[in-house]
Amino acid sequence: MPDNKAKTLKPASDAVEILHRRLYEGKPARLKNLEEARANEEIARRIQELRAAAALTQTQLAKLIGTTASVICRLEDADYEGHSLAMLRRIAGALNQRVEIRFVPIRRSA
Amino acid sequence: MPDNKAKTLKPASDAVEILHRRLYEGKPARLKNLEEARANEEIARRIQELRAAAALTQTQLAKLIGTTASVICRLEDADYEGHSLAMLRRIAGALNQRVEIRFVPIRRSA
DNA sequence: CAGTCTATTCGCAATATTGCGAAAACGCAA
DNA sequence: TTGCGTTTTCGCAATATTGCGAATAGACTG
Repeated sequence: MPDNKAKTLKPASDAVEILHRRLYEGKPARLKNLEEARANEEIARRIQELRAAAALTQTQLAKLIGTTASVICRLEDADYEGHSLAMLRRIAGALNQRVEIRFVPIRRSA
Repeated sequence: MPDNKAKTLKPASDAVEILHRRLYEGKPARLKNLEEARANEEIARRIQELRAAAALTQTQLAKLIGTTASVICRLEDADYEGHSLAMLRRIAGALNQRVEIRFVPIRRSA
């Protein structure tokens, strides 16, 4: 590690405090929510795309994964914020896909 | 961490993968569960990797996202199956990452 | 050895997501 | 217009995930 500062015991928690401050000062909650909202919107659209590509109705897809059409509709709603990994996997499975999850670094332009 | 197998890397898993593919070929349900289990394991490991790379303890990361260490520990447990998109995003956000979700086609049968 | 930091496990309450039916709205074609 | 299939919205129960403290175990140091 390039950090040559003496590793005293206390500074660690202070650093966390600072990080915490930076996290929420540099990146306002509303901006974070915006990005999340857009991500959810994309998921919803993708589900609809895949279902359409498979030529299935909401009811048909619902039956494939053992639920009802209203649930599928909710998933395809761009404003829905409750996407879970479990549900995405069920959808993907029925559509012959798999869900890939990646953590990618955010490049924060200085 | 009593479970040290998380530290083993991929090399040996290829053979295991082949064996499992032979055993479970034609049995989608079980294969699917296996893949899910492995995916969860990978997520858990990834979270731990990212946290370690950020030089944070579970308690520190927990505070960053407004929760407790036991929750982080649970997320890093390879056997945990309750990963949610919401939580992954909170973790990612605190670690300066974003969660990317992709649906990728499964090529069934080999 | 004691002391400290870290990680892990357990239990239960609080919150979030899903299940599911019903009704209404939409699109389209006869 | 009607009829039919599809989609959307709503409400609530059922299930799943999270919050959180407390207790335990492990690693490391003096």
